[in-house]
Amino acid sequence: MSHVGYYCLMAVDRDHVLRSAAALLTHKATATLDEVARAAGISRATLHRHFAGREALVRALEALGIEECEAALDAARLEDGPAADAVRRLVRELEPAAGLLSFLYTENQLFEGEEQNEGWARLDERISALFRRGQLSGEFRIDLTPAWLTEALFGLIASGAYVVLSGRVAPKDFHHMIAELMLGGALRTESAEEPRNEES
Amino acid sequence: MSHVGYYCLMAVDRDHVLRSAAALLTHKATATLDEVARAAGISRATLHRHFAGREALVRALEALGIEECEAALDAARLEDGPAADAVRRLVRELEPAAGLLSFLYTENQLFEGEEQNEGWARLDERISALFRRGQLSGEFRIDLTPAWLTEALFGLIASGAYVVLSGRVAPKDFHHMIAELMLGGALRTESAEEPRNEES
DNA sequence: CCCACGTGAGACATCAATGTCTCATTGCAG
DNA sequence: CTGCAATGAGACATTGATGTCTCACGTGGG
Repeated sequence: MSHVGYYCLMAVDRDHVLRSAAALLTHKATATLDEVARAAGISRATLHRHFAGREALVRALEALGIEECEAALDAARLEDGPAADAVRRLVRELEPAAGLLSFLYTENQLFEGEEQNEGWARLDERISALFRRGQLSGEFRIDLTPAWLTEALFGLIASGAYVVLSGRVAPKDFHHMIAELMLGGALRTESAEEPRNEES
Repeated sequence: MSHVGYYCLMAVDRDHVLRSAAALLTHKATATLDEVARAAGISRATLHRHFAGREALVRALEALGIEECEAALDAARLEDGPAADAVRRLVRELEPAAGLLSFLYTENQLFEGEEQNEGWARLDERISALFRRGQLSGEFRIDLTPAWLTEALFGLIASGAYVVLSGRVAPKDFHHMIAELMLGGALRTESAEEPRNEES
């Protein structure tokens, strides 16, 4: 029996469809299921065999986004070294998921319902813990709450993805823009704090 | 003839409807036209007499948002004094429009079409000019482009409106959160730069 | 009083997206 | 070769939002 091949094929196809959908919906959130299917190179019927409907597709994208974020958090080793460096690693690791996050960010369907994926709360908590650690160690200012810093980080990542997508900023500047604005702000400082970077 | 009364009544009603719609759509972007009408205290028929359809309504909201932003920019006197203070004034003036901006920000219908309101470009240009002025005067760092700083400011305002709406941050902290993160970043600095504020 | 006007309520048609079905085709394994 | 499984194409019904219409009501001015 070919069950092994069957499952494997479905899995890889499902993932491919999901990523195509993410790429399309990122810059056209109202795309038709037919357009989503075409973008993935399959028919609407097959798309419907993978995902019961638009709702299910969006939920799957949400799960994928959460999964990628958690992988990024793991890879960034948020507990190691200076908190500021951890933030830089985090932004770097989060970059591949930025487009998907930008889409999910605008899909407020996900948050207005009664039950929302608890994965977001887990992510929020882990990132908030990083900012809290930085505050306790004296690296970060204490007048901005970890909750706000976390939300602002997501907001800046979404903005960064959008501005890169629109072509106004080069993709290679993504990390630097976000991490350095997040950490150092727009003001120029005398302390040799952030001037070192790989810009341009 | 009662034309004066007629026009006046229509104008005030239209504005009231627009603001009710903005408030509702801000936290439920997919609200039905019927819900929008109820929120404004009128019937769907009357709503349709004011705005030809959802498209027209969103366009009107866009125009309102741009109008309020331009008024905020005027009131903030971006050309006066230190650029950092101008940014603080700008955030303060922009706060009343934050919810509406947050809605428009996620309504990517407005930007994917071929023709988009040139008001956004004007606003972008004026705010970019402020950041450019700050860079030329030595106040702002030059490794972050004015275009990115402008986009980031809008992103932070949208994030701030969202986080206030969700109740995780008090409305009174809105200015401080956004302006100080935008200017100073998360890092704690020795230079007596931003510690003075009206926090808590 | 009487009329004009704005309004609310609702009926009705329309339209786009979607859910569901069938059927022919393709490709692959036995 | 033969049959199974997945697919693509398309027909069809459904659903929800929307556009459009009519009609009765009430209110304010002449």
